[in-house]
Amino acid sequence: MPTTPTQTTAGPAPAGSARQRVRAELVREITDVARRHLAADGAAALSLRAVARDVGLVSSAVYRYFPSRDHLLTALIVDAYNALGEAVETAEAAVDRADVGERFATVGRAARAWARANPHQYGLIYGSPVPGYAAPDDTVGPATRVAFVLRDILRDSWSSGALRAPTTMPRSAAVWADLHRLAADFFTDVPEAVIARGVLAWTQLFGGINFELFGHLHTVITDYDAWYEELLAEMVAFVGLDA
Amino acid sequence: MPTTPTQTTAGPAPAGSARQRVRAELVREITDVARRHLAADGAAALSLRAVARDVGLVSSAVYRYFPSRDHLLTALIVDAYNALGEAVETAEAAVDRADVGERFATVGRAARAWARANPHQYGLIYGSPVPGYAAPDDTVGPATRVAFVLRDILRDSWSSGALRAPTTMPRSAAVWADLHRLAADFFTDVPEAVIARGVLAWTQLFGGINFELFGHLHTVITDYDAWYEELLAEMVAFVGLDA
DNA sequence: CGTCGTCAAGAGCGGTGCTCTCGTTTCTTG
DNA sequence: CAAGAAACGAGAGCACCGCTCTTGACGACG
Repeated sequence: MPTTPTQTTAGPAPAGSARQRVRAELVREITDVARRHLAADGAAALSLRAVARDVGLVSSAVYRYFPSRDHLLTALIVDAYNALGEAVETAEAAVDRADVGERFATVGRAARAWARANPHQYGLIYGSPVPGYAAPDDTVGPATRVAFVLRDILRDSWSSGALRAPTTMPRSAAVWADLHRLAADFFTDVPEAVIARGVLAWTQLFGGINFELFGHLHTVITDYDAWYEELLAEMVAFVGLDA
Repeated sequence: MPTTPTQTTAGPAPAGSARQRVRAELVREITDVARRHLAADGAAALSLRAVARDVGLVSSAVYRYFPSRDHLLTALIVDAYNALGEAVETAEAAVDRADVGERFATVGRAARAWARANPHQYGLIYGSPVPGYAAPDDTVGPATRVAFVLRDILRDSWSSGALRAPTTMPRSAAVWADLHRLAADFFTDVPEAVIARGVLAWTQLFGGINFELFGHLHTVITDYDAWYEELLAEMVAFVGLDA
C-alpha cells in the first residue's frame, strides 16, 4: 500500500514548514478537547462530532488529522499512559534513593492518586479494551513506564543488598523460563524468584486500584486510603523490601 | 412515583396468567440474543435495534420489556455475575472439603477459565463500568457469589485449624475497624489479619486475570497457564492455606 | 357485548461515524 | 515566477443508533 496521505501523530519533517506547524497545533488542540470530553463523560460517550464542534471544525475536517474515531481514542490512550507514567516517575524521583520500600510504596500511591483524579482515563487504559482492542505499537512504549520504575527499584535494591530474597521458588519450568528471559533482558543479576514476586506485586498494585475504582470493594472497605496503605505495606514486605 | 408499568426482569405474579408467561419467555429470548451479541461483538457494539431484528421484533417493541438499552445491559451484567458465580461454585464444590488450599486454587482456576471463555462478559463486570455506571441493587447479590465462596473456604479452614495465622497485623485503626466489621458480619471468629490477606488474595486473583486478559502481561509472560498457577500457589501460601 | 390494558408496528427526532465532492489555500517544483 | 500538486475546510449524504409517540389489532375481564 502507498504511504498514508494523512499522518496521524506528527508530520514527516520535525518542525518544518508553517503548514506543518499549524497542523501539529491543530492535532494538539483536537486531542486536548477530546481529552476534556473523555475526562468529563467517559470513553463511550466520546463523540468525534462533538469534539469537532468544540474545536470549531466540521466533523469531516477532523478526518484530515485522525483517520477514525478509534485512532483518536488511541491517541488518548497513549496520552493517558504518559500522564500516569510521568506522575509516577516524578513522585518516585523525589524519594530518597536508599529507601527502596518507600520508593515502591510511592509508586503505588502516585498511581492510585492519578487514577482517582482521572478515573475515565484510567479506565481507558486499565479497564476493558474499548472496541476490538488490538493495541497498536504506539502504546507499548508509554505503557511500560510504570513497570520500568518498579523494575529499577527492584534492581537497585538487589544490587545494594537491601532486598531479602524470597524463600519460594518458581514452581514450574515454564514460569522459570519466562522469568529467566526477563532477568536477561530487563533485569541484571536479580534472581527469578524476586522477579516473580515483583510481577505479582505489580498486578496487585493495579488490581487494588481497579477493585476500588470499579466498585468491587463497595461493601467491603470504607476507608480506601487506609486500605491501600495496608496493601502497599503488605506488598513491600512481599517482595522483600521492608527494612 | 407509581409502580412502573413495564417490569424489567420478571412479572409481579410468579408464573401467573398466560400473558405473563409469554412475556417472561420474550424477556428471556431478548436477553439470550443480547448475550450472544455481547459475546460476539462486545458491550460497546451491543445495539438494541440489532437485537430486536434478531428476535423478530421492531426496535420500539423491545421497549415494552426493557425501558432502555442500559437496563438491557444491566440484565446482562447480572447474567454474567451469575454465570461466573455458578461456574466457580460448581468447580469448588467438587473439591475435597478438607483440602482447603486446593479449594482456594480451584476458585481462581474456575474464574480464570470462565473469563477466558467469555472475555466480553468478563470485561463487562470486571472492566471499566460502561456508561455512567451506578450499578443497580440487582447486581450486588450475584456479584458477591465468588467472594462468598472464598469466605467460606477461609472460615472452614480457620475453624478446622488448617490455616496458619499470618504474622502481620493491620497497620491502622481504620483498616482494623473495616476488618472487624467484616469479621462480625460475614466471618465468625476469623482473625482480622486473616481477613486482610484474604481480601488481598481475592483482588490478586482477579487482578491477575485482568492483566492477562487486557494485555498488560503481553511482553512479560508467555505461558499464562503456568503463570496463573504460580500466582495461585503464592496466594494460597499468602493467606496461610499451604499444607 | 363492550371496555380497557397490552402489544407490535410504523413514523419520526436528533444524534453518530464515515465518505465523497467541491472550491480554496498553501507548498513545491520546474 | 508561475504552474501543478498537495492539503485543507465545508457541505451533503449514507446507514445506523437510542428513544418517543401514535395507531390499530388483539385478548382478558366485568
